Amino acid sequence: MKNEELYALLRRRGFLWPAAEIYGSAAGLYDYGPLGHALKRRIEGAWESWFLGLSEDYYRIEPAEILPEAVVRASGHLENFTDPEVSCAHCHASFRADTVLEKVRPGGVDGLSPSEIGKLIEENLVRCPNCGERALELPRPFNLMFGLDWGAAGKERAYLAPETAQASFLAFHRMWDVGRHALPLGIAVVGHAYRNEIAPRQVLFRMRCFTQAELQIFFDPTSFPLPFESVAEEQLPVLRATDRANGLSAPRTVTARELLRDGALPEFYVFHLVQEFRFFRDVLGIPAERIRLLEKNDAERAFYNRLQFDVEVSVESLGGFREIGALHYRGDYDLTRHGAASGKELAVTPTDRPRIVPHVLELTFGVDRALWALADLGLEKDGERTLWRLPSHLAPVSVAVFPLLAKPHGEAARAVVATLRAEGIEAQLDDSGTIGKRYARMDEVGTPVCITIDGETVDPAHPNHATVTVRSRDTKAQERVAIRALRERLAPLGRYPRPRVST
RNA sequence: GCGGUUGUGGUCUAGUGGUUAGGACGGUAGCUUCCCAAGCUACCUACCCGGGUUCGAAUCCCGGCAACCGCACCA
Repeated sequence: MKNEELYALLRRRGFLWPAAEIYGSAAGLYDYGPLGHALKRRIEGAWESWFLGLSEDYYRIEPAEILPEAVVRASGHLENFTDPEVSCAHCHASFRADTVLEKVRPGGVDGLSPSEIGKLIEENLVRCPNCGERALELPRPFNLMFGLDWGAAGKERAYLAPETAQASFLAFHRMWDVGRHALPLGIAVVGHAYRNEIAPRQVLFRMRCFTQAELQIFFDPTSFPLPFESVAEEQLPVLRATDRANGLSAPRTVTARELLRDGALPEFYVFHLVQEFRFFRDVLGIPAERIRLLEKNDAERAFYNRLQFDVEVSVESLGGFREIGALHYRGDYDLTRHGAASGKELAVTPTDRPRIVPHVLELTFGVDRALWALADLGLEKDGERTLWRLPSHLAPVSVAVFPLLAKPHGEAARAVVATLRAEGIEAQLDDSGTIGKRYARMDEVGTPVCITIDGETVDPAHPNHATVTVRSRDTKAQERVAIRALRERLAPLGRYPRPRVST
């Protein structure tokens, strides 16, 4: 399905829409409607269930989403997010000022104000690298963080968090204090990240406010006990940096065990690569052949990462593999940086172990992007009808209940809905339009099961009394089931898969 | 941020200076003993925003906003 067609469908069914629409919308901001919110919560729940299921010592916290300036200075975001940019008035190309000035000023432009840089460009008669004209405009600061006036005087600054990870690093010392002084310790955050994108694009893929789910695992690199054998034979679709250097673009399928062979990837890293892969395949239900584990090379990797694989999913509406998640080995960069900048001792002494600044393994996941990918991969058009093959544990509506005829069967249908909801099963009534239309509507939003109440259900004399028709989304198969058996039958639909981990 | 294209009910669209702004799908209510978008009736909902030109603008011009494509960017 095309990008726009997919977006139109999601808008029409109330999954999401542009924010501030009555004022002409705001690019890069979206509101989730009832179904979208429900689906997003299911995805977040599935993520939490899976990754917190990896260990009893992984915990979710809910940090503030505003960071004082000192935090982003220490993390490197202040510096790295404010590249001065220059544009050419003649050809309209734009460049980073330090690139343009490289020849005349090899030291770079760190610490110079935009007007000082502009002066340098003028004094040195710098020409546009693209068209060669001397038409470079005044540089302007280019900052991807949203700055905030902080406090009444407004002299101090704070920033909307550009990633959720920082909050976990800030929380580490507290988590250590309240925990049982053992590594590994995991801190999970599902929250918003804010970036002032210059050109938000492709709906949920480049947003100014988006949801990240991240697990930061703090561990001792000399001792990270894991049941590696339990994942050793998993087949992973990987594209190594060395393969790409040799011109390969398709992933190779290799076992986790084979990935260890050249010694570049430690066991703990590959173990979690498997868990990421299984989450995408088994929990999100994305076909293995649409998943690619792409290793970033030295140039592409963020400066703080020692190892980085992106989990990419091939998304038809966006023309190929796109990053949905990633596995970052950040070493001790973050705790060392924050320890030095804050003056707070962030090294710890686990019981019976030497003192250490823990290393960090970061598992990051873009919830909005995943939602889009699920819609893209799951929605199938069959003539006029649309079917969303969504794993049942992610479906915003688990069960729809239809009275075949609104009046004579409505009361019984409402009773079934009430019973299911009391059991915690996400059930919804639909008594409008014809039965076929109702099936079609539910297929479109991925409801895995529909229940129909008919004359036989409500006829005490009929052998089928107190039974209903249960119809499955994917097979269209119908089956007569006793109302009292529905609970046992339907409760598993909403259950999140969990990893099998034995330590 | 730059260039190109575009902007009509919820969706897809007809309309190129004067239209009751039309259709299809959809939604709502009703009829039809109705298990896969059936049929019939009625109803609902639109010219992205702001200026300008003109007797008159959905239509032409300018600006803004938004979307799509390409470039740049994506720590």
